[in-house]
This record gives sequence, structure tokens and C-alpha cells, in this order.
Amino acid sequence: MADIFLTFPDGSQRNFAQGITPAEVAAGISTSLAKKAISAQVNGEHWDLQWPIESDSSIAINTMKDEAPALELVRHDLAHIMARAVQELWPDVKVTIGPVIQHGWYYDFDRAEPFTPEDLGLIEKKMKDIINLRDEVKTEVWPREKAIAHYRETGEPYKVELIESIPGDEPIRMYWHGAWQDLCRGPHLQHTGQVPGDAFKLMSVAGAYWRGDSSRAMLQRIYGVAFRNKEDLRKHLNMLEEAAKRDHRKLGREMELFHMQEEAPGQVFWHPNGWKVYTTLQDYMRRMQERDGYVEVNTPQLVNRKLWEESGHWDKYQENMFIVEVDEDHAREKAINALKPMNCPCHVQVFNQGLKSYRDLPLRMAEFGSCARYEPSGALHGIMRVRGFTQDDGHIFCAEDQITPETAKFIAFLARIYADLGFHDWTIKLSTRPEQRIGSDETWDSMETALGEACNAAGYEFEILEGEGAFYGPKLEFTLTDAIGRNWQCGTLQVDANLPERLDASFIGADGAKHRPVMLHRACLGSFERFIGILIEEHAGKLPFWLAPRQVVVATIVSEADDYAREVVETLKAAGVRAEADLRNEKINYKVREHSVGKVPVILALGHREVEERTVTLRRLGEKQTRVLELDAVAAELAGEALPPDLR
RNA sequence: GCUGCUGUAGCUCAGAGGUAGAGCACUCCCUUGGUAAGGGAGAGGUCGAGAGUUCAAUUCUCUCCAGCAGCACCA
Repeated sequence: MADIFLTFPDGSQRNFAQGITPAEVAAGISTSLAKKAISAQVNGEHWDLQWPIESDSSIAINTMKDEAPALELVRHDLAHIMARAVQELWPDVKVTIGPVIQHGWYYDFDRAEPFTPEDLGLIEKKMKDIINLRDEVKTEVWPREKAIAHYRETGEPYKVELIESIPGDEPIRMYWHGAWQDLCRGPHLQHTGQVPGDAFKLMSVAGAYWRGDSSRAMLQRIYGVAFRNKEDLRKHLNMLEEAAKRDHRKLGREMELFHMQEEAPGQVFWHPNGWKVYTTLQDYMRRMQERDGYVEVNTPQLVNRKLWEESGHWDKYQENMFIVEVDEDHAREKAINALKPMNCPCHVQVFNQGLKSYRDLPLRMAEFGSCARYEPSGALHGIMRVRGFTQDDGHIFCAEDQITPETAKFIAFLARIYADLGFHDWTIKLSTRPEQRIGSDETWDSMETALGEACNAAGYEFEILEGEGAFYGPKLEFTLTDAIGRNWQCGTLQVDANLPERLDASFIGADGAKHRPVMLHRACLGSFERFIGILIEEHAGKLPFWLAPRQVVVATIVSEADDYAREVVETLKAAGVRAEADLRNEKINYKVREHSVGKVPVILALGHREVEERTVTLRRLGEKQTRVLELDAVAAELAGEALPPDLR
């Protein structure tokens, strides 16, 4: 048999018989490494210890110390161990797929009865038993026909379907965890005992469609999380608790920002506090847009179906539109209107009034447009995913050669706004032509190039999402990362030559002839509702001072301080600070607690001493120590903080 | 929309086939207290909506509505 050369991480090379496995290589180095080994990297590829190596390669043996492969294997083996546990408990259950996901894994099962929380406990216990058995993991490559026959025999129709969809040139690999067997591309651990038995937890069970297709069978998906050790699991569970504490639905209630009720599903009742956040943010956006050369418009909510037919929305999105029929006695026929699901067709109507010259371009038209979309009930989520919302929408009507500079300008605009709002970690994705599309390849080439050049011009890198663009044009998506590592796609910019065509927008060029403008659909926050939800969760309710609905509470310690408290409130209000007095007959402890829970950033406490000295004792949210300050000094300090970032 | 779970006082939740309970919040009284809950008393509910079974339903069954988790969706 021929020899092959293996190159080790330290650069050394040794020759081995062709077909040697990493397990044998590890055993040749030391017995302890052979025991500790979990997998290998062969030419950078994650490689099972049992897989033979057929040609000259680089090799590195992985142990539990190598985080990425270790987590991958632990989670992947747990998926198999869970499937085995389930089939041992309920032999009739059909297995399907069980991939590794962020923080853990899931496995989809077909079973007539639903899994209960008690079942999860049983499964978890059985999994621990299997881990303790330290059953060997084995693998073989099988001929396709044999594998299909095997699964027909054992009554696993989903596996048969999976094999049939594996491309013909790929091997069909079988794995065994003890006697239990599954189809799997691997790699896996050496034996089940390599999985840490105390670092995983089954989290939940939920429905999921077979192969993600809503027209196919609904399976039951069990989710688990897993780590390399108990401590990492504990940290993860703490993080989940932290996320639950930040839940904007809970904080929205506690801070009296908004509520929702079943008579208006997916729509927000903004309370005084929440509406203050909303209008403060909107005022800020309005000033920023004006500064960046936008004109602001406002267009109708309820628009006749004719316009939606012309724009193409009636055909494509009718199911998701709120349709309003007016059937008054005096009407000859029913008028059919729809609440606008977006603002662009209306903006084109504004554009179309009067002849436009090339000198009018680029025309940047903005609207805080209230839209309504009939979202599927299961999609609704607090104020993050709603049926009634307001976009910070804008459309830039421009000539083709203006796409790049206008896009670059928008990116700079958005960067400034995200920074002002405290988001410094965000990325750009460029979605390119999808399979189903209109327009020539040359047009797509130039539109995609224009967006890429704009990112470069603005000084930002971007990732390409192949085929993810809209049918009418490519788009940029701006995704920000929050304080606990979650991603939110907020901003967007889409190139559209289609809608100006459909709605017959035009301008007179320098050549005296009519031309079509291109529209850039763009938004920075997305919707106010969702963005405020993100802000609440980002800050765990502790909004930056300028956005906080109640910035200062002046809390009296003794009732003799009431008059002075009123004066302090008036002084602060005059300085532009949102302040209110708390004169209730309660102890200062009580007031501090209540307003801390309500996330008021500053509490000013007033007792006999402050009244006599005309001072205030200031306490910041989350800080234990207090400062005694002159009233005028406090007013000046807080007035500065109360200014929105663009006015500082 | 699909699967599963849930719906009892403003909030968080307990409860049982014979028309309901706690803590906090609320109102009043006492207390004027120095930085995350001072004490006492009181008031507050068509038990999500409708239908069915039953002598009797908030409790059991069905339908609907809404919410939660996930999936699908997100112009």
C-alpha cells in the first residue's frame, strides 16, 4: 500500500500507510491523546476519527479543548443520543433530521401524541443513561440501495426520502451509537461517554414542518442546548434569564409605555410615557432627514384598489392587506379600498404631480407613513411584529447615475443615526438577483455594482447574499447587534426601476426627452414600533436620558419640602427637562424603589436640608451613591443631557 | 396560517363539578420617615366569548377570540 505524508500543526511531517485513520494517528502519538481525541481537522475539514485519509494532508487532532469542533460534536452526538432515547422510550416514533444550531441542537420527530414537559424529563434521564453506557460510535459507508432498503424495512419513510435527495456522487454514511443507527454525514465522537452528561438541557418542544414546507407534515421538534461543561450551560441559562428580563412586553407594562388588547390585535395603544419616547425619536428623525435634504410628505391611509392594481400589490399581496368595502346607500357600487401596506405608490403619486425636470433630481421624499399589514396571527410579537405600524420611510427618485452617490449618502446618514442611538456594531448585506426576476442582466449588473460601489465609497464592507434580492432589484440590508448579541435587521435600501414604470413616473432630461427615474426605497429604523422595542431590550429599559419618558422624579422626604419640590420641577421643566414631583406620603425608600423599577434615570430627593440650602440630592438609576448639588447646577447639567444628540 | 401550551382582581399566580383565594398595586387611617417595599383597615372578579353535557359549569366537551413558544411568513 502506498504511503502518504501527513503534516502536523507544528509543521512536522511523517509518512503513513494510505487509508490510515486519525484515531490510529492519535494512538501512535500517545495513549492519552488517543483517549482524549474527539475528531480531527484534515486539510481544514472536520474529520471523524474513523474516516480513512487517502492522500497527503495536513492533520490536527481535536480534543475537548478545541471549542468549535467540540461544541459541534457534543451537540451533534446529543441529537443522535436524544433520537435514540426517544425511540427506546417510544419505538413507534419516526425519526427525521437533527442538526446542530446556535447553542445546541434540535431533532424533529413524527409521533401521533404530543410530547409533554414530563416526557422531556424522561428523555433527558434516558439520555444520561445512554451517555453513562459509553457506547461506541461506529460508521460505515453504504450503497444507496442498501440504505434505502434498510429504512424501508425499519419503517423510516423520512430517511428514505432524505437518501433519495442526496446527490448521486455523495456517499451514504451510516452511524451507530451503540445498537441504535442513523443516517448521518458525521463526524461524531468516539463513544457516547465523551458527551458531558451535566452540560445539556432539553428546552422545549414545538411544531415544525417537514423540510420547512408549510404544505407538508407537521413534526414535533425538541430543542436542546449543550456546552462543554456545566459552567457554560449555567452561563447560557443566565443569559436567557437576562433576555427575559429585558423583554419589551414586560418592560413596556412596568414602565407604562404601551399596552395591547385583543380588540386590536397587532396594534399598539401608546400610553403617555411610550408616546413621549416615540415622538422624541420621531422629532429627532425629522430633524435628521431635513438636514439630509429630504422633503416630508403625508399620504392617505385608505386608497382605492385601482392604485394597488396598478402598483402590482393587489396581485401579489392581497392576502396581507386590510381591505375595506364601503357600501353606502347612495353609492352606485361598492368602493373597494385597502389600507396602505406601504407608502411607495402614494409617493409616486406625489412625484407625478406636475412635470419634473432632471434638475429636481435626486428628489428625496420622506414620510412617517402609517401602514397596515394583515400579518399571520402566529407572526405577531409584542410591538416588534405588528399589523399597524409607522415606517421612517423614504423614496429617493433619481437618475441611474445617481444611485451610487445617493446610496453612499444614505449609508452615511444611517451610520450617524445608529451611532447617535447607541448602536456601533452593525453590518451591511447586499442581496443580489433572485431566480424569479424582471429586468435584463445588464440592468442587474449595473444596479448591483452601483450598490457595492456605494458601500465602498461610504467606507463600509458588505457581505453578499446571493439571490436574496427583490424581484425588481437588489437591496442593502443593515443589521445591528444588540447588547446581548442578538441581530436585528432594521435599515434597508432597495433599488427599484419597476414601480416608476408601472406607475408611469417620468422626468424631462437635459436632452429634452422623457426619462424614467429610479426609486430607492429606504428606511433607517424600519418601523418606530419595532425599533422602540429594540431600544427597550437593548437598554433593558434604561433608555438614554434624552429618550427617557420621565427623566427626573423629584421625591420629597418630608412634606415640608413639597413647595420646594414644585419649584424644582418648574426650574427643570424651564430648562427643558422632563420632570415630575412625587409628593406622596411614602418613605424615600419606597419612592426610590418604585421609580427605580420604573427606570427613571434621575431621582432628586428633597428633605429639610435641601430646602434650607436650596440644593438637591441626586441619585442616578443603578448607582448607590448620591451627590448633593446646587439646584441651578443640576438644572444646567441635566438640561445638557436632555438635548437630543443632534442638538448638542 | 400550522403544532403544542395558556387565558381566574390592574400585575404575578393558587384553586375546585355545588356560583372564588394570596401577594403586590389601589382607597382610607396611623406614620414625616434620608436612598430599592413602615403599620393597619377597606374596596375590587359575568373566572376570555359562545354553545353543549348536567339538578348544578368558572371547573367537563365543542367552536370561536386572544396570548406564549417554535415553524412557515415578513413587499
